[in-house]
Amino acid sequence: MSQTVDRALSILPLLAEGPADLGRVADRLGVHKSTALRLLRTLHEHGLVYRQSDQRYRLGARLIALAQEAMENLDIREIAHPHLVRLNEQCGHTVHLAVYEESEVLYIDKVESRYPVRMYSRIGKPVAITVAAVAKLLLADLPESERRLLADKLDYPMYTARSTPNAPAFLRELEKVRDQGWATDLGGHEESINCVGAPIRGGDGRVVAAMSVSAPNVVVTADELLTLLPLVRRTADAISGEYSGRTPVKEVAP
Amino acid sequence: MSQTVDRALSILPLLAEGPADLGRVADRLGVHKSTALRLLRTLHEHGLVYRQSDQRYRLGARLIALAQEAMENLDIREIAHPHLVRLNEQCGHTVHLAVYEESEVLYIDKVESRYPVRMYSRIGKPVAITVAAVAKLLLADLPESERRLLADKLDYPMYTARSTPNAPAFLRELEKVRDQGWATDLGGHEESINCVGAPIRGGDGRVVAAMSVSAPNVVVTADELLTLLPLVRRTADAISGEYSGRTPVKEVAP
DNA sequence: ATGAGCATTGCAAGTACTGCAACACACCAG
DNA sequence: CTGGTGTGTTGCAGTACTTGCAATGCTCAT
Repeated sequence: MSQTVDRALSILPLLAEGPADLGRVADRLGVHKSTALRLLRTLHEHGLVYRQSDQRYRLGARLIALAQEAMENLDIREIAHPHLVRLNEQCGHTVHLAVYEESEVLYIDKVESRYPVRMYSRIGKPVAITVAAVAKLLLADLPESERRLLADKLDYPMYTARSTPNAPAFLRELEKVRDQGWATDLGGHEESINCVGAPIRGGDGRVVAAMSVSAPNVVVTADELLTLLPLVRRTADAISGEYSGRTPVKEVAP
Repeated sequence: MSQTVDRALSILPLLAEGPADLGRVADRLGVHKSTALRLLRTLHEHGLVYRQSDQRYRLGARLIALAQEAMENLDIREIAHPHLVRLNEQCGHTVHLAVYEESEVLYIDKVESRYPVRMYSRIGKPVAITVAAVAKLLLADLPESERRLLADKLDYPMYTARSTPNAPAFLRELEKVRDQGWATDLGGHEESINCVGAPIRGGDGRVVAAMSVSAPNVVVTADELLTLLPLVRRTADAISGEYSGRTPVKEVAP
């Protein structure tokens, strides 16, 4: 809607691919170098881009700080976290929390017992939307029209032989998930990884988030993982209850 | 430099404080509501802000994804990480990695043994710049003039009785840190927490990052923590070596 | 029902953005 | 040391774009 801002913001995903110099940015934007320079300067003043020693631009630290605050404003994360930890303690597997926003599904929390360290590497990453259990749960709750529209728009990469192949199959799967109230991903993203997930609902019954437990084949078979389903659903329901109980609006002191 | 973009970007930190409606955004920006609306729309199209069900705006998920990619482009993090993990395994305490950028110090990695879960809650957060050991290390290496300028500009909140009280004291401390090649924070941020840190240097000797080990008083006394100093310095030096060894520039395939 | 409060849209005025071209600077080669 | 190519940077005039106003919708609470 606003040309100048639009151009400026287009720089960010461009720089996310890696550092770039002025000429490259101008080319990719399709504008004159001087224009790109002034946009970059403005972004720089706000700390969203950083100029490294070789004069090339890359994404800046303020962006990371902003994203941090953005996550902290998602109160579902705060409420869910202790439950995720408890679930992890009980079953020992990786636990995910994800939300849907603007045609994307994003992990916003993760508890992992075996590799306690690499966790940040996934938080914030978009989910494999056509196969992940949490994605199915979130999309299954969308209004009919929006769901069809999105399903048509998506790509269906065949990560494995068991990946969802196309839109009709995906829509069928979503129907199933919606009816049964839980979802799985059995080797649809990585051959040896299975997941089982359940939805978290707000006071009005709408799905506001989804959680899942993941484990590799070598640790537990898919069948064994499925025995955790009641536990997962209980956890999800507990989070739902707490979320709808407390009023989610935060008052700001005057 | 560009008024429109400047205004648009000013919305982001504003929304970081919490969701806001159109009127509030317009007021804070000092522009007409219709102007604010169009700026918000543009931000929305890029996924940087999200419109929640009550029509208020908050920071969007794309921001989190962008920050994720930004972090992955910081190659010092990648190189340092295994070293941080090893150090954590040896001493059992929390290990931090931080960088300096544009008058801010930011944690970009953290390994914590006791609470393996809460780690992301700090990564990306600006550091208490006047007291943290990593901050001292990073600022101590700034050019004289920049250091003085920054020291004057900073606030000196008294988190505890042992916090750095003012600019002169801070500058003296930085001198000391620079000379000795390591730094501590003994209860300067939280009464019962001590830290000891060491700098990570690039090939040209400049400090590119800093790391520290933190532990509460109740687990080890400050003196005991200081016995870890050689280990911390060895780890930092190992990272420095690996960082300067490999050429830090990444060539893009043509 | 009725009004208050909010978001939204069309439009005219004018400001601020754009692209050009000239300049400055660094780096490399001869 | 010097000329040349590749950068990034700045001043300027034209105009495309943004802006604020005022009027219109819309939703919710009374």
